[in-house]
Amino acid sequence: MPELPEVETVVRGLQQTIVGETIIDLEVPWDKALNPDDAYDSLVGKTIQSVTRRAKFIIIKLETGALVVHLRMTGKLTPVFPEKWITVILHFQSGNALYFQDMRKFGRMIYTDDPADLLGHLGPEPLDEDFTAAIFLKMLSSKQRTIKPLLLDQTFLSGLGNIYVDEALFLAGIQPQSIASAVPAKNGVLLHQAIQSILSASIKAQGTTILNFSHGDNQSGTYQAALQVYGRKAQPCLICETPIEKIKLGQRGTHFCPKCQLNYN
DNA sequence: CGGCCATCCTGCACGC
DNA sequence: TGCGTGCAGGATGGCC
Repeated sequence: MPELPEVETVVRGLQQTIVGETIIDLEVPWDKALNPDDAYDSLVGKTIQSVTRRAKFIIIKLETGALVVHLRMTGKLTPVFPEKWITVILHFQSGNALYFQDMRKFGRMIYTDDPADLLGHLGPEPLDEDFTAAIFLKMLSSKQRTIKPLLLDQTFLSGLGNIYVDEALFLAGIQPQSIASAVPAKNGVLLHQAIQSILSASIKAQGTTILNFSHGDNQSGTYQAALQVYGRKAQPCLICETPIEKIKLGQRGTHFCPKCQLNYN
């Protein structure tokens, strides 16, 4: 389940493997992942200039335009031929290839002349220097929304997914059902700090790997060992030993400690 | 504005 | 053993 740290890990890998490659052909076994009619002429013959990340989007910049990729739940980009679930293949002049593998087929690739058109709706990057605690407090104070779905809203803050939101709210001592504007400044600052420290630590650990697939999973992260609440339903809280609760919130499985995390509303 | 729902997909865990 | 049911979830779009 790629979130920001997993996508960052993938991007760093691709920077080493596909920059400078020239696309000579395109195969699209699953045409919902990439519209081949739109993309073929835009991609073939072009050389990859750079690979960067914005939130959970991967931007593969070409001489003109870019291929913007979202892995969603189970997408992977790999130069190693995967046995199953291939949705798109980019063939390079060198003889190498890049495979888009996606078991659940939610992942998408879109060619665009200007990536900003596709990424303009995104909220701040949580690890950006400009994303300060003061700005975050102001953002929270203006929202009457439940805090967990708010943190998952990519237009509010970009890059967080279900796992890291649960983890960050635990570290900040805030129950996921809390109303954003009611969270005390002290806990808001803790939340800002928790988001940044969790993401940084997870990038260092090369992300979190919850599910292991038998095929081609050669880039597992190790951050799952550091998870405090996610996936720990009914297990003792690591601070107070109260059983971790799991509820449904905004259609998402949500884990929290009912004692260490307070409900503000 | 905010919340809720369905949708897209497949594999896997669970209960009977 | 095997079958059916439900769950997992990122993002979008529709509805109230």
